[in-house]
Amino acid sequence: MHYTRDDMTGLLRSHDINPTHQRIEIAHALFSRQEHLSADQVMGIVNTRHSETSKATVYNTLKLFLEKGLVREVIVDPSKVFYDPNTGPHHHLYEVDSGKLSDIDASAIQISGLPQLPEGMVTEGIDLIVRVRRQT
Amino acid sequence: MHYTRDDMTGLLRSHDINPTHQRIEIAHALFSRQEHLSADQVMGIVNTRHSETSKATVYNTLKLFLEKGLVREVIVDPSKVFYDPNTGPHHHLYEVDSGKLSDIDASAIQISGLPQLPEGMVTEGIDLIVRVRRQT
DNA sequence: CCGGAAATTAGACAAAGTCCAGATTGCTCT
DNA sequence: AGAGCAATCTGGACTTTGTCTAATTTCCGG
Repeated sequence: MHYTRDDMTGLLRSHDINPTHQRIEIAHALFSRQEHLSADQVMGIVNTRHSETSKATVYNTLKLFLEKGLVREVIVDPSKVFYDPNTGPHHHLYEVDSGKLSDIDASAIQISGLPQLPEGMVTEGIDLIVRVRRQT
Repeated sequence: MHYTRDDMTGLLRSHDINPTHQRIEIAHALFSRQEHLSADQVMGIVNTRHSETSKATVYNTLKLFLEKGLVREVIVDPSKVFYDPNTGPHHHLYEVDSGKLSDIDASAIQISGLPQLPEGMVTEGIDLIVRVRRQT
């Protein structure tokens, strides 16, 4: 699939987000390559030629996307958060040495035996992370 | 179970760790309360009365414990790493709003359908995190 | 008691992320 | 077009977690 910046406008609107120039660029960075990016990487991509978007805006925008359900947060590395444009049900494979993060489709996976939740609690999400490393 | 500082000495020795004063204190902090603590919290506990252990030592020691398999690292919060004295097979329940982290025994849980690993890779661990929040 | 290895320390540093007050943008209404 | 207003964006200072280093202290075997 090939996403244009115009596609982003529609995508943002459909998620109730005012499509500003910066937001379109950030969304495009995430959705055009289907990768997991950190805030830093997003900033790097968006500001390749000349500086266009401030650090504060990148962080604010990613947080906004998260709230609006446009992206997902992936916490696997103690030092930085990754943002995932794939919001469908899936899990993650993390290569510890290289830091490479890839998706595992959830449809094949079954998790059973989860305990009852504490009173008045709702599940926000179930994260399954398979940590692998190159064999020594 | 009630852990004394002397118990810690044996525990450290059995994990091939030279039991120094600071290491005993840090191990005691983790094992006497069976909780998930961040490096910061460990430092707070160890240095309650008068400052006894430096920041560098706390971080070095926790990393050492991790390498030696005495504790486990739990990455659920984007801003800090937790250390878990329970190294048996188990998963985690994370209460997003309060930051409270608790164990889920792994024996009841079944995960099936995991894909083949890439060539030459070995699993280092499988983390299952159930994120919950107080119902609104 | 001496010498060296292991461990600890204070404090400077680095990186990720937050915060804020001021500047810009883009409406809408006239 | 211009004024008014809310939403957005910005630079930069700041905070927090964690790392690094060079100097000191502790611990032991001989």
